Amino acid sequence: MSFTLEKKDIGSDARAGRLRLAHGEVPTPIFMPVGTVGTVKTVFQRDIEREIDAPLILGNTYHLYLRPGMEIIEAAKGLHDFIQWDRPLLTDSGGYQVYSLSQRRKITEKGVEFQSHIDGSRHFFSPESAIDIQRSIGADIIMAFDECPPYPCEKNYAKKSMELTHRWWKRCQAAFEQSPAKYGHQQLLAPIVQGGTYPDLRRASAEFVAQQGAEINAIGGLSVGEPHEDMYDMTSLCCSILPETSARYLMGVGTPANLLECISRGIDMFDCVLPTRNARHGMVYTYGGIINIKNKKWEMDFSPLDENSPSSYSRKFSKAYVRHLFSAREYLGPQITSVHNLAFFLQLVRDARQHILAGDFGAWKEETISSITQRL
RNA sequence: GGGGGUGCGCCGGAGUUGGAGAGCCGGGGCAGACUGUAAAUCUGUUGCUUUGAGCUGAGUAGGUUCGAAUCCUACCACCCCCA
Repeated sequence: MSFTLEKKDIGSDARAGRLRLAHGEVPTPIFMPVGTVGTVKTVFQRDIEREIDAPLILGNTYHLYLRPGMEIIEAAKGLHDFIQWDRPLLTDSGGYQVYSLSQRRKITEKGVEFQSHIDGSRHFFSPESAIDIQRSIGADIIMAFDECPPYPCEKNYAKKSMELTHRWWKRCQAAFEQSPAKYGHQQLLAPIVQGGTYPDLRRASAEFVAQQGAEINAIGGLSVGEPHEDMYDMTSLCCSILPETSARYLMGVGTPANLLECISRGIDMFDCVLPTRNARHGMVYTYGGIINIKNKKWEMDFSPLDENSPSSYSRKFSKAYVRHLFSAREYLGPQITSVHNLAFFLQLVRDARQHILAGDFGAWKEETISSITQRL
């Protein structure tokens, strides 16, 4: 259970590395598909392996706790067995739901009282319970319970929130050390840098996290609506402080261009709902640019969705057919585009890794960003 | 062949019993948004034009009236009944 730095880029802060986890190895930089409730929406586990080749996917503590609940997850002997996924898993702690369900929760020093978005019932999450639940889920990597503040955010609040996240980290760490793993494999716990878009707070938080000696350090609270430049500046700042010898995980990011920019700033791990959510809404990412497959102009285009895709579905099915599936609201449409987008994101980080190892990452990044951000 | 009924938006529905319609609801179409998933969702738009405004519009063509989607005549289309 460790992170190994394999190569540092010369012209940027990009790195190539390798995570060794209980269920396998993960080359970095890596993008992790999000599977909130025990499924990467619309995608078979088989396709995550064969068509997308993602080594690591996410689950969510808050959502899995509410449904199916820990009694069922434990009876299934953890999430790996329950969903039939034998590669590495990471669970988010529910910290993001502190942000996204802000209308339905109350934060105190002790923890967060949530009202379930499903039935309105009240539930209490603390750093200790978040760890306990994540022990029951059994992911290879588990996350600290944090508060993800909104943007914009008053500095005074951002500071108090950051300090609370730091105190909660200590409680998460203690709870983690005192609780054994439940399924015979080791888990890693990752702390999270907060601090909003305030450089001095980010610096303080990154310094705090840097001292914790974790194998993986996360950066949270970004990509919540702030300008891209702020996100990049905060990422650079955090990476300059977090230890080189640990993996750096930028939570919730991002677009393909965001990935490349943040890789060049020293990030090793990403997760984001964008490729899957946008896939369900008809947006298709390719090396040639972005396609809105619902647009009329694809109606009679019988060329493959993306002839260069790692996904066999994208090489086989035409744009006209996928557009038809979306027009008819057939489930197969979002299934094809979800596999496609994830395959593209994974190809993008594999290519980034190859160019870091080859030593020409900088030039490749610039060229790639200009082509992938075009609208087709 | 005779009798009755109904006709306006891309489609369906509501409404208009002579007094201001570019005009309600739903669907469809077209486009946009989406960043640790309350999202297979949400938003905008959907007669024409030279768009801070104007024009045309209630099956078609006439008529009555200060004023017609509404009343009258003819024709057309569709539906029902009789033969």
